[in-house]
Amino acid sequence: MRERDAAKPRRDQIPEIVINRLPIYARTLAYLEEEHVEVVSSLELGARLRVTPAQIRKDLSYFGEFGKQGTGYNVKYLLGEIRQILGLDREWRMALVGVGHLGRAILAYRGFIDQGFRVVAAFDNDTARIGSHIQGISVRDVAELPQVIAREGIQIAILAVPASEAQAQADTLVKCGVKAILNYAPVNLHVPPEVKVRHVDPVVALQAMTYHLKSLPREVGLEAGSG
Amino acid sequence: MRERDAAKPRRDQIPEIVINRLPIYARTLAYLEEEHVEVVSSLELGARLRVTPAQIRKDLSYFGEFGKQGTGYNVKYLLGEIRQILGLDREWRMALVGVGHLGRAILAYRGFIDQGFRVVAAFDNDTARIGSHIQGISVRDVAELPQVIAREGIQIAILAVPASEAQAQADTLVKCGVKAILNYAPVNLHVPPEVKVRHVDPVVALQAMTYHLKSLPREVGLEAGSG
DNA sequence: TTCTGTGAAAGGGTTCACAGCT
DNA sequence: AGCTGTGAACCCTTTCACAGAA
Repeated sequence: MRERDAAKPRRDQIPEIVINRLPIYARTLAYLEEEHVEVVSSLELGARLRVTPAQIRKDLSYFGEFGKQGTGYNVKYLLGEIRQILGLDREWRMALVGVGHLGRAILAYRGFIDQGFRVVAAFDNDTARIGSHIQGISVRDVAELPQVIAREGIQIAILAVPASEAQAQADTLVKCGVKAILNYAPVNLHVPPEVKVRHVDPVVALQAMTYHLKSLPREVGLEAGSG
Repeated sequence: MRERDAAKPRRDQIPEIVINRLPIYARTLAYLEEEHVEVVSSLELGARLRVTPAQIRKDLSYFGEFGKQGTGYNVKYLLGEIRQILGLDREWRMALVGVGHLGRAILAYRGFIDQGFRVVAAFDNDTARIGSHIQGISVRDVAELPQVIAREGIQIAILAVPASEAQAQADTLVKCGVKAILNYAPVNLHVPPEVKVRHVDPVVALQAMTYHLKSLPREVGLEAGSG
């Protein structure tokens, strides 16, 4: 566990908030690449993302020096570097727990596999669902979680079970060695510190927005179609 | 709409980050209510949410004094207050734009209506979909957005269109007077400052987690089933 | 005694501003 | 001239710690 060389204490401990922005940078760089843009400055990238150029430069400086003074960043190169930093230069195999409406929608979702996240096993505790096949994946009993996760070397799980079952299933996943959980259940999971959890909760997002709407005058008409 | 009494400049301008935590508090209080817990201290609530008691007290203090010293917070009362602050004491009517796989899953999702968010109109620009009925809602041409949004007094829209179309549809929504957009498309939307946008992006969440996984030793076995 | 509400202190994150490279 | 990389300043958020109410 070596730390802080004499010269540069870079990569010492990178703020989580910086990590969370990298995927956004990567996504935008990928679009720029599609648009055949070869070089982008922090100013241009910032304008596209609505963040300050300084923030982009500072964020990237945690990981290295990827730009050219007077020029900017080579899109293809920077994208490759960020993808490597995030560990996106490989395919990740995931387990899905919970195959209700939501779980089935997740299995059908193209966005995951397009970005290198493949659901390779699905689990449920409802005997009516166990044994069925969805999107080419067979639904197994959650009792088989330990064996399958170990055999497949799965490190990421998607939780799509009812709120009341989420913590228990998360406990099982942690015990099986899963190190990252994408949680669709509307509850705060308790996991050991080395296990990462992210929530997907559209309702919470809506509820934070209505705070701002409630004080607004109720929009009724479109007073002037100035467009 | 009275503001700032002589004594306390409270409610001056509340940090967005505080607003974003309120829905989590509300959700947890709702669970406590279901469990017939009548009073909760900031310490207990904090333990449940994995946040410090001080943060909870400070957050709530932006809006008023809801607790009793020596006792804590009355669950039912505090929940009611937070719901009122967030504007959750009413039903919100929403428009859905984009009725592909994702849009259909959203229409089928129970979580929205359970929390008072009702999709009352759905739109698409694909003639093959227009006119069809999904979950009892008829799919209309996006060209009808202005009329329907004005007639129904809709302030919130859900965007579930391909990334390439998201900005254009967002522009239309803004022009129609929509003040909040829940964006499922993997792009950064540009909207005027009075319009609120939240992103739902499970892939970005996964990509931030893989950063931490990539440095981990690849979990292979379950060396000791200590459970 | 217990626990809230809150100024003050501490801690982090963002932005500034500029040296230095192209 | 143009733009990066980065200390320093600034600002925002969290935590501390305690007066005061129940």
